[in-house]
Amino acid sequence: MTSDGRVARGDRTRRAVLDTAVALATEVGLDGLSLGQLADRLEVSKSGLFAHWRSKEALQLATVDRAVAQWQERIIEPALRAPRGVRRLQALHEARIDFYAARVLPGGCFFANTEFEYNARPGPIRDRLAEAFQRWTAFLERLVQEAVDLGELPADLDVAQLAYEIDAFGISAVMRSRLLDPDTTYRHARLGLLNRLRALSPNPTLLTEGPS
Amino acid sequence: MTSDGRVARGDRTRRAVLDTAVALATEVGLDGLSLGQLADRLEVSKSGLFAHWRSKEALQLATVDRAVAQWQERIIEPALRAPRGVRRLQALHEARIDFYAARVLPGGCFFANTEFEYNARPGPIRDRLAEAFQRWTAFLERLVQEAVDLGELPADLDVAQLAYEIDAFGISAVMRSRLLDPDTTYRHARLGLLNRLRALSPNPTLLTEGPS
DNA sequence: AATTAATACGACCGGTCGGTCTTATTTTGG
DNA sequence: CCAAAATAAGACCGACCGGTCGTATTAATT
Repeated sequence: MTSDGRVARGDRTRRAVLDTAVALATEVGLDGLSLGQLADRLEVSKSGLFAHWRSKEALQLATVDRAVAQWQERIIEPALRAPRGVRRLQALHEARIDFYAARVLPGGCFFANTEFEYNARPGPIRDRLAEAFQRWTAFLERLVQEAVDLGELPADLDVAQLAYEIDAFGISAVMRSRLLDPDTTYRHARLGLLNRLRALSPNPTLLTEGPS
Repeated sequence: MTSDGRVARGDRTRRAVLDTAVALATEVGLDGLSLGQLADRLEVSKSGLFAHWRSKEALQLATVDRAVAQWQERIIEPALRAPRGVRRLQALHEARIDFYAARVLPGGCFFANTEFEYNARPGPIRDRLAEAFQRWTAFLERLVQEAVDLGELPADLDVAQLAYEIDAFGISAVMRSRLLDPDTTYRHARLGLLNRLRALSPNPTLLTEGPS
């Protein structure tokens, strides 16, 4: 790294390593991730990885952080370009399903896979995952609250409840898409939110049928 | 095994092994399941396991089957004691959440964990999981259809859509319960279905608030 | 009671894992 | 142009993995 503000060459390679690690961990698990295989795929030596991260766990934690950044870039930021309210909520849900449907990560969803992998393993990795999930939940609830504040959803709405249901539809989408017909699965995930918002919204014309 | 119909002693030990395997695999993953650790926990030798199953994969497949049987005994059969219709649907959902809340398996849900673990790994294990999940989905849809046939749900209801949402609430429950407050999570999972059924049912008095 | 059949055991095999260390190569600064 | 410092490489370590095999113990049969 350079001492001034420029992005050092090492930071680029560092991010390339972590992108590969995210993709690989999504397929074989964050625990099943082998440093030897990761090094092979990157065409570097295994000891080179230890020069950047002092242990496998350190690299795993950095991998979680990189996955958070990818989620931000690929799903949250596009959704924030939609106008506030139910349309932004719908845009977020659609962006997430599109992300799954596009098979950006061949292994499905890094967070879904990893959270189920570590839900019975206390430790730094699960703590980091829990932290990320809490932020995601808070973000979802904030978007629902905005729609309420705009009068697009009822004032007495149970905000956390709707946020729970939205996330549930997303989680189920990525799981079922591997076991049942993907198109049917994604349609259920989309319709789940659409029907719910239409039932709640005093102005259903805001909501579009197709992907945003 | 005996040649006649009696249950041999070996079948009992076989089931005991598989029960332990289900519990262990739910914690560390069906792939991460170590035959050495399993043998240690059972206080038998590792080679003894290979006398009953010719390979690790054979034992993993038997473990999936045993988990299916546990799900049948613990969740489906109790729910079938409730009267047909929306009350049976609700009973099934409650039994599932109770099963999670009781921490019967310390690792959470065998199927949720394992399906996310194998969703990017084609092979016999994923095939077996997919088969089990298809039967589960068909069963859920059958129960919804029964409620429609009884007139307790609208005749034009999208049966598969409601089944999708019910399962989504269950999946999310077991995942979030490890990362956020469990009681809040279970309440969201219960209310998700309850609100949905109340909005759909022409006879909401059938539905009870508390656990069945 | 003696022989046979079945069973359970633990040492052992090749391979892969995370991690270390010594060596060779490249880059940098004067 | 050379010395010094940083970097990458690959051999190597102990631990654990799935799986095998010869042996000792138990159970069943006559």
